[in-house]
Amino acid sequence: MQQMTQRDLDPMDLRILDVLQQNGNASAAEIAEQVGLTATTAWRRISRLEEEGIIRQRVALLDREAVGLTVMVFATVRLSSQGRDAIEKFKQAVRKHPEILECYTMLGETDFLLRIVTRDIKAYEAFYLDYLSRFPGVQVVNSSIALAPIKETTALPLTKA
Amino acid sequence: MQQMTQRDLDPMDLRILDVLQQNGNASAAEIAEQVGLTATTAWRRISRLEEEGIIRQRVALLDREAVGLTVMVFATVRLSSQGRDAIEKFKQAVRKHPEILECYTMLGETDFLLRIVTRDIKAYEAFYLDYLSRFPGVQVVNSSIALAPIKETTALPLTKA
DNA sequence: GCGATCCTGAAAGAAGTGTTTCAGAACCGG
DNA sequence: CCGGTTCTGAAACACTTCTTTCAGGATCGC
Repeated sequence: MQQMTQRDLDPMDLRILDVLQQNGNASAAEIAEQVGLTATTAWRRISRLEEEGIIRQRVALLDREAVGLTVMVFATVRLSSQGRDAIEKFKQAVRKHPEILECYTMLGETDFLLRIVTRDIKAYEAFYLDYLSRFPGVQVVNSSIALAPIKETTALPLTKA
Repeated sequence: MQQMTQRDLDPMDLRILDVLQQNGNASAAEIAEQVGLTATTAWRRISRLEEEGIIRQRVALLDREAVGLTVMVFATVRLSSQGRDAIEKFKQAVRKHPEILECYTMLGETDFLLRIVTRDIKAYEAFYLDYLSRFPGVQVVNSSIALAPIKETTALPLTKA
């Protein structure tokens, strides 16, 4: 997370990143072997990618159901047409609540899209009534429950197919 | 990814998982120190959480913009009312395309929600025209572009606030 | 209250880790 | 061509890693 200069990643960098997207714990030596580099060179490239912030973070992904979070909701939010002030307060509220995993400003008929995760439907109801619907500036909320995931990955498409 | 028996995670497990959600590279010793356990015990718990599949995967998260993927779209899809056969083919098509990161069956007015990532808007247009709109059974697609992320995390809420 | 089981944690070890160093190869501008 | 810079990769390093072992403590059923 250092420089914002848009560097061009060569195909080798992309292959390294692709390995790391699948296995965040892969060691330099392991990656070197998979992409066909020497261990030192691979290591140097990896640290560079880290320094530049192209590799943002390494995380463990958990099984949502296994930790008891059975409900996942996508909610669209429309704010009432007020000053920018309300928007900033809305964002702060969003960031404060851990059950909101993601929130994006949207282009189109709705202002925001949120991905929310809770223990069960009762918990979502409570979250909706007590918090979300009362967030600063909120006018309309439209909640849709996500059922079975058909696909669910964090790996970005890096191969220029 | 071994047993599906819903085990009860005690507070200590949750704290371990929380550390790993933030830093997927944390070693057993490091975690032990952070949660207040002995290294051996922490290690044993971590391997158990891995065996049980509660820790699904360790990955590196990349900076989407930095790798040149500037466009992110949420698309809702409605299938034409056909047999289950079309649905299965639709799912296969979804899984085959790396620009689709996520896809969920939805409860409500739309059948599926997809998160799609592409190099630029032209690339999305191409993907939409050449593939998505032609996926088996697709009747209506509604694409909304996501702008600035207000919040973006993979960390599930584990503390029972 | 006792035996058997389970859980704990210190110690030990081999294997692997990231990182630096250094000599040589490759490359480039002029 | 030739001087200087950059890139490469083997070797070495100290350190950390995961993992097993083992003895002692705790726990449980009966």
